[in-house]
Amino acid sequence: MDDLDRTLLALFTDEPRIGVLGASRRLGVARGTVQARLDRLEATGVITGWGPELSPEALGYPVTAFLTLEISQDAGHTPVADALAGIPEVLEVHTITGTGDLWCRVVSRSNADLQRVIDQVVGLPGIRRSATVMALATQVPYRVLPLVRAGVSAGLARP
Amino acid sequence: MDDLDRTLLALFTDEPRIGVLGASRRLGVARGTVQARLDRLEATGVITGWGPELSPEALGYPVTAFLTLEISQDAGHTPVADALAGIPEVLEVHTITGTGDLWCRVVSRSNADLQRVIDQVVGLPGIRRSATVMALATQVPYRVLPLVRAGVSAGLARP
DNA sequence: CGACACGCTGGACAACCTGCTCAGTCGAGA
DNA sequence: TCTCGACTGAGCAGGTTGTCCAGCGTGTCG
Repeated sequence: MDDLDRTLLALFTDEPRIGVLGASRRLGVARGTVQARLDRLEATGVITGWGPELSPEALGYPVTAFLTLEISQDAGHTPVADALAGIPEVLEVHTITGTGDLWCRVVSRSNADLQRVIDQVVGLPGIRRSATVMALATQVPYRVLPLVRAGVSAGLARP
Repeated sequence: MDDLDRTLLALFTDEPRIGVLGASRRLGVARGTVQARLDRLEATGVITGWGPELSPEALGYPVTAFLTLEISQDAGHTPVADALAGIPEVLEVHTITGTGDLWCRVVSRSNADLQRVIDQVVGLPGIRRSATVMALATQVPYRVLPLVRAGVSAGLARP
């Protein structure tokens, strides 16, 4: 993870269509080098994919909410998480510290529709309580790139 | 957003490297059709990008936490959010309903390092209080595709 | 000091893909 | 019935990818 890697990541984030050859020309390095770097970044897990990024909003799900779930003592995290994974509107689930047990991000077609999604979630076996927080606006959209730039003089990706 | 669109999105999510021609062969449609569909999906905002997906973990930031921030009455949301955007470890910021004013996702190099990040956040002008919840494990990684599949008989992307 | 491993360079090649165009076909709607 | 939009199948030039190779400079290690 040196400067070239960082520049490559920034470049491909800005212009995903640039391609290996284009990047090599832009950065003034050999094509093989770019190819090797990208291969290594994928091999080390820094780049996890090249798939299309989808907008839930454009798909008709403009409402985002965060649910903090409390689960029954006798229910493990995993079966509940598996059940949550079966709900399409559940985009993300983490176990957390603090008052709740699970945190999840859900989306819905409207405020009214959010009720349906929440009902679906709390209706799952093993879920005891849920607290809902709605996201009103996105001030900073999800991003990772600043982290890459921040690592200029910091540690490597290899543990 | 018909069946072909949905299949295309699923296909390119599973195999991003397949390319337009490969997808057309796989699905048994003309290449021009695939190209037109992808163009339309990008134009309507369903596909927001093709950039590389980066793993904070592989970049050396394995710790994820969610901060709920309370800001001073006299401070607007925006200047605070702008300041937050200046911190690389802040990956995402939303305004929310409920007890807090802002919600953000942060990452850090270690549990100890999380303290540094939190200090940096709460040190920003306009931030009064913060509550931290740490993410322990990712039960369901962020995904949007199920939403696409769920929309089989539901509304369109066009408003 | 010398040998070695490693990464980068510049080049080459065939195979492939993309962007673009065009005429023809088909179904839905006016 | 006519028209429009979308899909098909085809073709073309140009660029790109995947994959080699030899050469070279640097840093490490014996």
